[in-house]
Amino acid sequence: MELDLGAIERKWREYWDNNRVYSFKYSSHSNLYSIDTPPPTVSGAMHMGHAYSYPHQDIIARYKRMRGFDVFYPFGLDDNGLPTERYTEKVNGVRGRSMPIAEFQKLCSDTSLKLEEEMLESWKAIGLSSDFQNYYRTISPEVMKISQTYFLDMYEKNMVYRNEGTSLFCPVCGTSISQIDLADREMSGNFYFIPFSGEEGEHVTIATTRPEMLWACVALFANPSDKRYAGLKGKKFAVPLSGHSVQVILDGSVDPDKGTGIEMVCTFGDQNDAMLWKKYGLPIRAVLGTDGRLNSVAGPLNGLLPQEARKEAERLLKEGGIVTDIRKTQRSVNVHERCGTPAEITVSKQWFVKCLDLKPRLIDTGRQIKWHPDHMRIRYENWVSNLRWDWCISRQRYYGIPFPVWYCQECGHIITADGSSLPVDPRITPIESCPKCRSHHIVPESDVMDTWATSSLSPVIAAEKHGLSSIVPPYTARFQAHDIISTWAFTTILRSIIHRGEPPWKEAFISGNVKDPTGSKLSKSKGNAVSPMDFITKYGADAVRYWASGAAAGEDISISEQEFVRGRRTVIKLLNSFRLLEILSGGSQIDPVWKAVHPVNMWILAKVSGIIEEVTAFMDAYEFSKGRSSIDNFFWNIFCDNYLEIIKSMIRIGTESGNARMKNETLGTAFGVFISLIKMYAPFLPFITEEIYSLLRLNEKKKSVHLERWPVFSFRGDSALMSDVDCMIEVIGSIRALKSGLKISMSAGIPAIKLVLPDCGFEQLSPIVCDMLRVGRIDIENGEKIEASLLTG
RNA sequence: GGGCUCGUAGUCUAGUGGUUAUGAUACCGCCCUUACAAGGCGGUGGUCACCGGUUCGAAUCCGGUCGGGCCCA
Repeated sequence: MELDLGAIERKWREYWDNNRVYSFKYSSHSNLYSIDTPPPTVSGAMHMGHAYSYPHQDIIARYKRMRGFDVFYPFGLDDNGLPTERYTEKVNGVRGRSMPIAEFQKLCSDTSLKLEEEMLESWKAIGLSSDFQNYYRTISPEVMKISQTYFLDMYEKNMVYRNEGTSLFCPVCGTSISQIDLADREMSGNFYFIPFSGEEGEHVTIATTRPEMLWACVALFANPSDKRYAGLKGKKFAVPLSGHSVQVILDGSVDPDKGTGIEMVCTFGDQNDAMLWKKYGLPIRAVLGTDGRLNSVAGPLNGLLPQEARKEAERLLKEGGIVTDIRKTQRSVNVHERCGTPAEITVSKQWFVKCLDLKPRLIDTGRQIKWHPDHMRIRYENWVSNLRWDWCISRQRYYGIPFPVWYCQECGHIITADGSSLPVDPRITPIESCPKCRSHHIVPESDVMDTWATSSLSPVIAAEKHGLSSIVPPYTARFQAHDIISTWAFTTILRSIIHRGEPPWKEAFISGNVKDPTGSKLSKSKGNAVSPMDFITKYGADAVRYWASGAAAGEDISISEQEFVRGRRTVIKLLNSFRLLEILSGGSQIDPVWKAVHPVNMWILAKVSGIIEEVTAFMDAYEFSKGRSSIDNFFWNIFCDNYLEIIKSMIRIGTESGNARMKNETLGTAFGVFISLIKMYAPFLPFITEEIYSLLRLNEKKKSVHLERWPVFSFRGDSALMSDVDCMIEVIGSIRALKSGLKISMSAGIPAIKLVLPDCGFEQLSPIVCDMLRVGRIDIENGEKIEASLLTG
């Protein structure tokens, strides 16, 4: 039998699209379940992390939809900013800074549009029930308008400011960056021991990893309690190679045990330098230019990149016999997350969003959100507590959302765009004159905004796109992975506090990471990255979702083929169990029966009722992995292995004995239970359940199983009868074990069996078991433990 | 170095104080039972990371150690 799962999935994908099965309809606020979804960055194809976390949100979305909620489940693509630029540069082998801006912007747009088509297909292939008809793009004019509007809102609220000060800078990307763009990387380097000579003949030796910063040295620092150096306070020392003179300052923050206990502070070697520089109002000796290279202040290092400059400084130190020791060292360095280049600190004019002042509110707002799991909130709080900079949002790049701002050259006034004129690109649209001093010397802001400055607005962007801005935010829930707590979750909460003064969502569901089979993080550089599309092709999207639904909120998951295998088997078995029901019913329409007389039917109804209640409780608590596992257990072990096997005999007996009532009740019960199963599996396995639903003969049918109502059914059953059937199941097990032990087929006949049985009402069910397992006669003996044996003689 | 988190058969996993530790996968044996061999039945396989404590009783609670992962210095 040929089974083309790929074709089935494609068919329903198109059907859902064409029939707008998931288009959002709003009825009332109390009925709304809204999801703030992550717009994937347009800088590569779908990866395993996506294939893991997106099904999580979709499973809940589908479940809530079946529970009768109006589920607002938007989709967007984050296609502006540096990630898109770098992708464009990589794909086309170009450098943005060496092209005319307009040409590069066009190339970015063309390149990302092409990738976006592919991305949309992938996200649909995994079976997302987002409203794709209305997806947004963060580079689009409508989003640009929103982003600029909210920038102006921050400006009016005095929550964003332009300031000349220290900021993080990436020499390779040639732009300022922010703390959220940093990643840590272990790097090996050298510790250089360099002696400084004092004016009065003293000598001290500092240890540094950055000898190229000697020219930027503005002071020497030691701890006031350090007897070696305390007496040197205020003394002047000459900086080797550079020759300029610096003073010794004492500060309690210096660790006497680090290096030689006395350190040089440069503008700027690291964040500590920046802190001490600010604290003591030290002069600035900027050695790094905006082109990412060292400048003339660095003398012989002029024109070199920081890495090259370090080598050259080392050569000069050795050549001059200055350096006294060089030791290998391993240290963690802040690098720019997008390109891996060590971040530098420079002084320049940038736009900053206030967040340091908001720390208490950020933490408090985080606590108003229910996090799944709760410990992810602690990560968020750690991040907020460790913030050291306001959020720099200006980027000296090209393909991003421009600031709606001009500057008057005469009076320094910052001219902001009128809200009605947005979106605006000040680089293209000029301003006639300064509204303050009437000067015509106006220059536009040429920087663009950080991409997070826009994606942090995803709740308002999605709402406006669907005309819902009066209804959401706040959203019911945010779904995202834990690696972007410090970026997307943080910036979204920050913006929500600034613009709305409330949390952006009531709940946050945080997915874990995907690891390779050995437990390592997946990454392109490790070469262990695999494409989810390969698994979708091989096992089907339902199977990939099955794998993804196997772990709870916050838990990491390994890629394990066995879970895909199990998922696909479940898909196939669902289809086959439907086929059996078709055969048993002779292809005629069967109306579900929810009230049974026969003990076996009552039993399965009671079982399914219990499972429905259990699964519903799990789903309501976002514990879909436990919910799925309950459904699995019921479907495989109770429904297929036992109930379906039993009813084959019941229907045969019903037919032969002319007991149409029992036969119809049995078929009706089986269909009712099966339909409940299909509905419960629908959020997990949307494709195969839709396929089966479409084949079911029902009186009333929606256009999709995903628009059906989640099963609600409560039935306990008569406890004596229930235990009789439980007993029957055990008897079946023991007879199967007996046959297995005798190495004979389950269909091979056995004339007579002796059955040891505790007191239970098994006898009325015994004809079914005899028919089912081809046993001629069962002789029952009373005993404690159920046991079947061959009756000889 | 700090924070968070995890450690249960070869692999993945359930199990937050109480019989003999759940299930899957892999493996072995039997069975082509007329929905499904992509199946069914049966079976092998675990000092619950380690040490100590609390308790009548610990995989579970507490403390420590070791190891993995993530985040941040």
